[in-house]
Amino acid sequence: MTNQERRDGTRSRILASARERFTSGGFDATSVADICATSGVSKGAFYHHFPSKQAVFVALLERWIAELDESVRSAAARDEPVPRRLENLAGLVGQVSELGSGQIPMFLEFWRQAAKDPDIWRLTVDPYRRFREAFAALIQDGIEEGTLRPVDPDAAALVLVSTGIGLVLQGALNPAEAGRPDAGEQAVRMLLDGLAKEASDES
Amino acid sequence: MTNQERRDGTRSRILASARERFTSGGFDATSVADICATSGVSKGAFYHHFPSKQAVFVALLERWIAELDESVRSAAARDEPVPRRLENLAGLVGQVSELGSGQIPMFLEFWRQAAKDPDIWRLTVDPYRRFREAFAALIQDGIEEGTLRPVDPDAAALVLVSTGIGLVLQGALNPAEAGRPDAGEQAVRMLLDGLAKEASDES
DNA sequence: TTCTACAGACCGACCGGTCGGTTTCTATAA
DNA sequence: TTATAGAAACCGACCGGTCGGTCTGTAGAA
Repeated sequence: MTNQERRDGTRSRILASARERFTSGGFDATSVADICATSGVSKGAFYHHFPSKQAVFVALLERWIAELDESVRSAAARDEPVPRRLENLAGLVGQVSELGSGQIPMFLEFWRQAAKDPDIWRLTVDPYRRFREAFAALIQDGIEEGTLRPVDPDAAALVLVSTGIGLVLQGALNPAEAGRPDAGEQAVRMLLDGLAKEASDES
Repeated sequence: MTNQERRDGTRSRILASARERFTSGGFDATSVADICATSGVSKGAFYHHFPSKQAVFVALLERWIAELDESVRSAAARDEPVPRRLENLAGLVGQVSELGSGQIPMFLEFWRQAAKDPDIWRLTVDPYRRFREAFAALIQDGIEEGTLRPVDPDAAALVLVSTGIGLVLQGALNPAEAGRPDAGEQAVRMLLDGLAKEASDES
């Protein structure tokens, strides 16, 4: 086994164990010794690969953001009318909830750390802003192509993203009741169709 | 000073300090010694009033839930058409974000603890279910009184609550960009009016 | 006097991180 | 092909410090 292979193997075992332990117990409650025991790696090896426990957390966060970015980009870029593209993005909610049901408490952990650590905060907020801007641009497109009403794109993007986040979190905390796989589509459809029976058009 | 007065004063000072510390640092990172120092209470007094650090957390959670319950009940009960009542409830989002901007990280903390502690989980999920059921009932009313389309009330309630949660959390994490005070109203209006320009009525 | 509310020294467990030493790989020259 | 020197990966005992919680006392209310 070459050094490179050893290195990669150890590193990814640390990352995998850390994710598992952070997810089930949280950042603070997980000790470096925990991670080492779970991954079959010595403490020395751990600190050989990462300068601190926090660095592992950051590595996990960056990977997660990269994956999410990729999913969103590929779901939003199709050459279809905007409402269809919004529905595609909505499907992502179910996908994220399902596929990574184990990593969503992690997401909560990210958020909580962001609330108190400026570095993590930047790491979290920057991609999130990109995310919201992408939605706003998409809505702007929809307005220009005539398939959406002339709403404020920023406000609409905020609402859409909020709904997505809320759905994912609810699915994570309470899978039995709130974890409908079609929740995202339902939500977008409600937003597109409106909930009121007829006109309430005056502002 | 009577014993009762002393007792109440000490207890509420502990609670206040604990909330402040949990909010800014999180549950795990806050030590009992922190809380004692901040509140000017000795460790003996702390453990005289609460059997554990977790017990303080639970007391805080229960109080928070009671307050929220009360707010929702009073906002939803007015004798008005359902869409108006939904808008009232939406106003609550801004209110919660503003008034308790300091206690929302606490809410995140509640949620994270709930994800790993079954007792906290029950405490969190039960009132939350009531909450969602209240929304569903409200929507059912709206359908019957003819002001709302015949949507699935449970799904609609899920979407509404999700949006509210998402907005509050975004406002908490990123007040500068996402913390519009009128976000809740915007969202409800979008849901009521629909976003698409015209019919996309086929399912 | 008796009891409640509090005070604060103390305890064992545990934690993140360090460090001196060992093993395993790899490049190079004989 | 083999010998060797150095680098990289890894090991785990150890350290200073912190934490949640206990326990023995004391001052003032009842």
